[in-house]
Amino acid sequence: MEEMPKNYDPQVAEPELVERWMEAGCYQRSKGVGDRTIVIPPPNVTGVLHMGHAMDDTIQDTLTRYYRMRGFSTRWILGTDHAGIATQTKVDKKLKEEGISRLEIGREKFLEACWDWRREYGGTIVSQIKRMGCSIDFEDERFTMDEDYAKAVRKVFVDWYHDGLIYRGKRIVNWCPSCCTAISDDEAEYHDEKGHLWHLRYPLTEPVDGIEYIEVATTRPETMLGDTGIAVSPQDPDKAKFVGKTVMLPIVDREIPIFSDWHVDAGFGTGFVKVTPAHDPNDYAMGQAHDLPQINIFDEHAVVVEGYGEFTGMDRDECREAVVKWFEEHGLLGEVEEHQHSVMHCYRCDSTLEPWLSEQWFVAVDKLKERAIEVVKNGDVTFHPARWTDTYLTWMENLKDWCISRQLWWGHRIPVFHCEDCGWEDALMEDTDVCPHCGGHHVHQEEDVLDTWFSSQLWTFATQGWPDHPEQMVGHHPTKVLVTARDIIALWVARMVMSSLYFCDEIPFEDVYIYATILAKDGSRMSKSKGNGVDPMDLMNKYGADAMRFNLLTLITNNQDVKFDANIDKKTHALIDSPRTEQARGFVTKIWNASRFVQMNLEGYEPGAPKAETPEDAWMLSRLAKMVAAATEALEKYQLGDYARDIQAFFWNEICDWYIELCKGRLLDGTAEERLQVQRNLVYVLDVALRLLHPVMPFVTESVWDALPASGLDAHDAKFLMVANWPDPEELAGFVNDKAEHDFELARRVVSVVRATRARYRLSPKTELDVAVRSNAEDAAVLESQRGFICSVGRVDQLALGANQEKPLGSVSAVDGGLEVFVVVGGLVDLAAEAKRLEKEIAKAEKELNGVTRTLGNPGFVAKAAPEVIEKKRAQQAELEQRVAQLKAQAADLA
RNA sequence: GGGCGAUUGGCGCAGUUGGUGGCGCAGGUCCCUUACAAGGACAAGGUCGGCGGUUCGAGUCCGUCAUCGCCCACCA
Repeated sequence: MEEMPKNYDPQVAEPELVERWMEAGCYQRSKGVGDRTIVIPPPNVTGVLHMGHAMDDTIQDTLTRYYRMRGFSTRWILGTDHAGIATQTKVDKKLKEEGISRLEIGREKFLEACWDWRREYGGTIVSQIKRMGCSIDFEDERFTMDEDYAKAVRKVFVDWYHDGLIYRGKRIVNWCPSCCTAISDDEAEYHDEKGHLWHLRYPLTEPVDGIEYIEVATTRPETMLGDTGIAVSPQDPDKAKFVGKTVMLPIVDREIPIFSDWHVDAGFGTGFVKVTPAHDPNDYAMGQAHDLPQINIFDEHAVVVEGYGEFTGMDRDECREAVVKWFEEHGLLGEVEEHQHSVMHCYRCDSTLEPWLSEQWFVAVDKLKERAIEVVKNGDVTFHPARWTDTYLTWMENLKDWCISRQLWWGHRIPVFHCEDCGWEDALMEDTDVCPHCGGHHVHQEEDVLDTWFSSQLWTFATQGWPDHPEQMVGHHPTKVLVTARDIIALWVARMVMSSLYFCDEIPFEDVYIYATILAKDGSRMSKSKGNGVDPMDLMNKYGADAMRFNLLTLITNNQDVKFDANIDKKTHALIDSPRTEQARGFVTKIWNASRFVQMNLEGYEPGAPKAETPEDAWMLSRLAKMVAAATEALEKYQLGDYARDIQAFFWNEICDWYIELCKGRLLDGTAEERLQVQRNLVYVLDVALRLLHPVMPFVTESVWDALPASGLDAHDAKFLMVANWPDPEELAGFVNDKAEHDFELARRVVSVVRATRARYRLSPKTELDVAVRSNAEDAAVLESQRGFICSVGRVDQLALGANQEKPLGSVSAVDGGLEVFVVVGGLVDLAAEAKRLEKEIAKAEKELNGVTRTLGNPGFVAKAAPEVIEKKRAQQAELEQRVAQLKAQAADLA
């Protein structure tokens, strides 16, 4: 067997392995019993990998690799999302740089440009995901604009249209004048901004009690052009006399009524609210209730429309200034207050959104949400961590109809056709030029496209053959788990549940795993504008994919946010370092080195069953069996952080620090049989550990496994570790041996005491020491059986054991778990220091003992506590009593 | 305004059904012991944000306050 290189280089090994795995077809659906399909939350085609993806994909790949090894039919379905607004914005920008306007070239040409763009950049994120080692079915990539997918989207629209779930209506929508499209409430972002509250005076048509004008307060004076009413609070007695009167709206000379409405808060502003039904959601509602006209003063670019004289043609900001100036010049401007308020912004281009009255398409959600609530309440769909259930349910219960039309070109065009001649309208699966009703040739399709979430809501089933090949879905839908970020629980998760229930009559996934948001080191959100984002590619290039993946999993706790400890160059935004990822790389190296050591000592090795020949073997195999059970359970419960942290501690602190060290004796000086058995044990332990580690660190484990011979677990049953079997907790259960673990602990304590004494007296690790241990006969027998271990690891020359051991001359002592350990340090004993140390230990033990005694002396405790707890306390008390006695005796001895 | 999360040694974090607290890093001492100094051994460091309550017993459950963060809603 070829010797493993001294150093492991992830930058070479990782890309190589990706190629080998893919060539061997390991990424495609694995055959197995039971199905665990996962669909990737489709990243935007415009995107590059960010830390959120890295976390998301690490979790999914860890689960996928685990499922595959467990023997489930496993497939991770890849795809990207066309991301309507995001893509259109980018293509627009690119064309603009080339001096081309979208409107000049028209819809067809623009869409071509989008497809070109997609072909050029869409592969970036896919290749980055590949670099991470994600075992995705790359040979079958889906895109939300693919022909099949588009058909599924169209069918959903057409069916819902015919089932009466889709309707058209005039609504106030959040309009982005820059993107020229409606933005859903969920896509809008609020920012607090400093603004003003302008008091404007509107003259009353007839004076009321000698008052000639009323004063309204507004943050948006420009919208006064569209005012059609004035509202006051019904709970405002001072204003009652104005109700029913009218004011003459300045500039436009429109007579508008004053009325009362519950929307108005008497305490805010002046108590008079200008009502602009076409430009404010609340005003719209009031307008409906009081039958006010809706006057739209802006066009789609938020420019004032015809009919407003000097104001026509101005944009929002110009108009605001001009209106304020006009009021000022006419003596109608009152107070101007500073006012902080939140303003909606487009989540893509950050423009201020304009509430705008327009014709839009909607999905009526009332019929959909009931079942979607039910399946979560009854546990068919389970959130992990469970607290997200409430987020989902709250959102669902407050759900309003969903505005699905977007005034974009890039996306799924709404398949509704109208006939200009006879007024016919229908949603169709096939395009048509001819009216099926009157035969006319003036048929037009809707210009708008669908909200991107409308198409991504079908993701679990439209990627799997629906609607034309339902047979492909059989056994693979519902999918096992959806792994995603919390901010799209409403946007995406909830809608997937609704549409899947409607069209497939089943849930889309059994589990929803919501991972923590990754924040920058200082706790702020990573964002492009701040330049504080960490690029996963930088992490992988510096530390390797395994290290990044492992670190990400260890970050997972019950927290909803995690701070990522990377230092970023302020100017270039390049990664300087990430200490925790570096630590994770240290673990990769540790795995490599431990394996290399074993591999270097395999001369004469023949595969064979592991066997507990020595106490340390029994201990190790028992611990291993428990680790297999724990790792399996953690992964099944989506406790990925525990899985990663526990397996690391096990590998490092137990396998490396103790077991391998303990095997060195037999390996280097043992008999041929001893050597062979210890080789078998080591290869086996390593093999199992590598299998447990593989899901999170696929590369280094595969590289090492490749270099190691078959263990007794099963003949290297597969070409690759990634398709080898997950260790079966049941099969290993036979190794569980609590007695062995206890006995080993006892010996380990003696060694620790010797080491501590050595450190205290600055004795070289090389000098062998004489040690005596006084204990009960049972423990003495246990220690006797581990004499070899204690002597070799503790560097002990003479080891005296027994119940009646005398304290040797020139020794210092320690008490640990009933054992009294005496270490001979010759003439070096520092009596004063030892006395002081013992005093401290006695005080500590007595304090503990007092606590326990007090508890046991409490009648309430003895009466009410669980028997096993009392039993435990009694044992503690006995042990502490013994400890105090022993320590006191030792102190007396010293004097 | 509503909801959620966080507050534990210098820093970053664990702590599952209540039984007096762990890990990693940094810092300290010692060791380049032939897998690994990207390592090993050892030691030190905390009245678990404040107050109140339930309980024999609270980091853990309840209430309340404070600070920080996130989400949702609203803000003429």
